[in-house]
Amino acid sequence: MAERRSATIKDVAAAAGVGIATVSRVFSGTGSASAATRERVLAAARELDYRPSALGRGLKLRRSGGIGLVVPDVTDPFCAEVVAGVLACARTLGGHVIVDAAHGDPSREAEIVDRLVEQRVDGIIALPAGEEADWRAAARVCSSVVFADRVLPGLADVPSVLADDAGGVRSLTEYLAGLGHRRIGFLGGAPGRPRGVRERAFRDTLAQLGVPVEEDLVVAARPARDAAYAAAAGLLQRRADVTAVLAAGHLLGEAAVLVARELDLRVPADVSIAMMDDVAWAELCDPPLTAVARPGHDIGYRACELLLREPARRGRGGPVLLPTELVVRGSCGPLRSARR
Amino acid sequence: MAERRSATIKDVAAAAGVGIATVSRVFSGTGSASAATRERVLAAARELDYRPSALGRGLKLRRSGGIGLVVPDVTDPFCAEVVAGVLACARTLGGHVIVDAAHGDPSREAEIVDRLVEQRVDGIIALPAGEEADWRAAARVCSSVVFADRVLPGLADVPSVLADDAGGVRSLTEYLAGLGHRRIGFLGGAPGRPRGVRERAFRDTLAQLGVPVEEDLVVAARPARDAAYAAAAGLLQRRADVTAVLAAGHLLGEAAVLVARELDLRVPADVSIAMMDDVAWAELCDPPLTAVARPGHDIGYRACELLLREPARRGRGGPVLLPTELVVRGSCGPLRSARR
DNA sequence: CTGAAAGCGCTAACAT
DNA sequence: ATGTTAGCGCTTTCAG
Repeated sequence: MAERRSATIKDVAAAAGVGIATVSRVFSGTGSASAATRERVLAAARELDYRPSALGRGLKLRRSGGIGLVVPDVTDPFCAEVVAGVLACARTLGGHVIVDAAHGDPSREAEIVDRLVEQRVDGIIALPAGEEADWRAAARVCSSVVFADRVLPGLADVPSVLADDAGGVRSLTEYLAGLGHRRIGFLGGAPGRPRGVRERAFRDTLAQLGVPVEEDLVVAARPARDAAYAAAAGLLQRRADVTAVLAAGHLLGEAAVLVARELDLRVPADVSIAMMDDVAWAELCDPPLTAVARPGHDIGYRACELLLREPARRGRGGPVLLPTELVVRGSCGPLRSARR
Repeated sequence: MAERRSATIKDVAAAAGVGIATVSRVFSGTGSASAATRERVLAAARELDYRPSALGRGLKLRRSGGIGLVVPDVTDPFCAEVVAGVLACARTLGGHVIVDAAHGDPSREAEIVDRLVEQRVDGIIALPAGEEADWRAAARVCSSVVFADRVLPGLADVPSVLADDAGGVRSLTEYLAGLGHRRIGFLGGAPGRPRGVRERAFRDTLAQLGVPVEEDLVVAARPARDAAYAAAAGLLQRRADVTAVLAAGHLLGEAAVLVARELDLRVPADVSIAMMDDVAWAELCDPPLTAVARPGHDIGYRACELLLREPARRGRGGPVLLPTELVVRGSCGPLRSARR
């Protein structure tokens, strides 16, 4: 059983008694070929177990037919949704997807992009976390870049697909306020990060409702479990009078649930909890958590579509904004009385 | 601002006043080059913003330097862990990863593998779900295949990295039995699927413990939310006398929790629940769920290592078996009395 | 230490 | 409709 290297287009041509161009035509669908020839070619290919080399084709076409996808972390449920969306779209469009995770490290992100460029991907979809300068460079050297879920402040010209986070936070805030809550704690992302839109939406909505914003109730944490927990614990311990907590992400929500339990606070009797990101466990919690669902799958799908299918429409008219949905469950109740 | 196509090795050679072979040597690290020349080349490359084309290199080397990763579903928390592990390892080894999801569809899986072969990946890591024949063909045509987390019965010669599922189920079963439970419901995977090892471990352990196995308590479900729910509901309604449920996967565990709540069963007072897969929500549940942690990240990492780093040791001595860990929380209690 | 030259497998004119 | 040819960007002998 000889370890034969895989057959090339030349082998197939020879076996079928035709020129290599004909084989190429048959396989790329381009051009014409008589039914008879086509059959002979296909038969020869099958016989030889021939697979066209994407490397050869790519070199000639100067593009690989694949795209790069850069996320912070594939194990994050929301990121995973986005990845799934991209895969679904890429599949229908016939391209492959090179995925990598930057874990919030800008230098690592830059390195990933470098590698993707070397691979000659047709485009890059990113949930960016790194330096604007790096991405500016990437956008210049790479054929096309699309941001998903988040953007970089200084790169407004890069097309993007986002969830309407501001709208989501607004509906959550209004919901909580409508229940009578006035001292609402806000667990947000790290300062300076794009998460800023969430915090701004919180403040704005409260202002519109005529509820004064207490700076003490607005806290920020790095997007990591420990930081989220520390932030939630700090808030709930420092201000025993908060009657509701709005967590701006599922990690923060998780932290809030854990801290509330640790502090023996009943939910929602003692404190109401609501969060952004309607992840799977929201329904498994006791009580199930009220949350705002963000269309991760759609974001990924649309971003991929934007990249591969509508290079023309890209960037026209600012970011694509996808709606969120408030899912009311049992974790929020009407204001009763201060905890102490 | 002209839209210039990216610089090639030729451009760099010209700019640096050297031959293309020298540029190649400098960039691939191979061969020798005087410090001075090296500097000139690097400077020219930087000036031209040159990125070596993986396509050119790949064509010459007849391999892309990347690997393919085929999973059932990237949004599954366990799969996501495996993906993360593969990415981590591939990164240290300098290769990229093409990821795709087959969603349990054999034909789709076969198509993905076809595409990966066309991309000339250096190897494929798969959590296989499809036909043995397809994978047999893949293993033949592709340089190398490694199975992760699960195997195909007829393909024992394909190297694999697995969690010690049998051991995990055994410890869970012993734990439950040790608590006094005798009528333990088993929620397992679809019949005929590799999940069979879990069910067998359950039966064996019970037998060893001298506890009779009631067929009626062992049910199987497709790995989907609705099927899992139906199975759990069926079991708990049909047999009001089960005092404990062992869910062989996190979807099944989720279903058990939901059904128990629906049926107003208190956990663990009325029914104890334990499951395989220590996913994030296990700790958020109320009560937190006792579970067996399976090392998804390690499985991915080791599989990748096996593929890229130890082509020699592959397959030697059967599957690599990674240990699991029983994480006891509050969802299981001592046997008290029948529910009715 | 360095350059010239021969392809790797494929596509796209351009002939025929 | 089909064959011939010229590269795509790179690595790698083989000379010098």
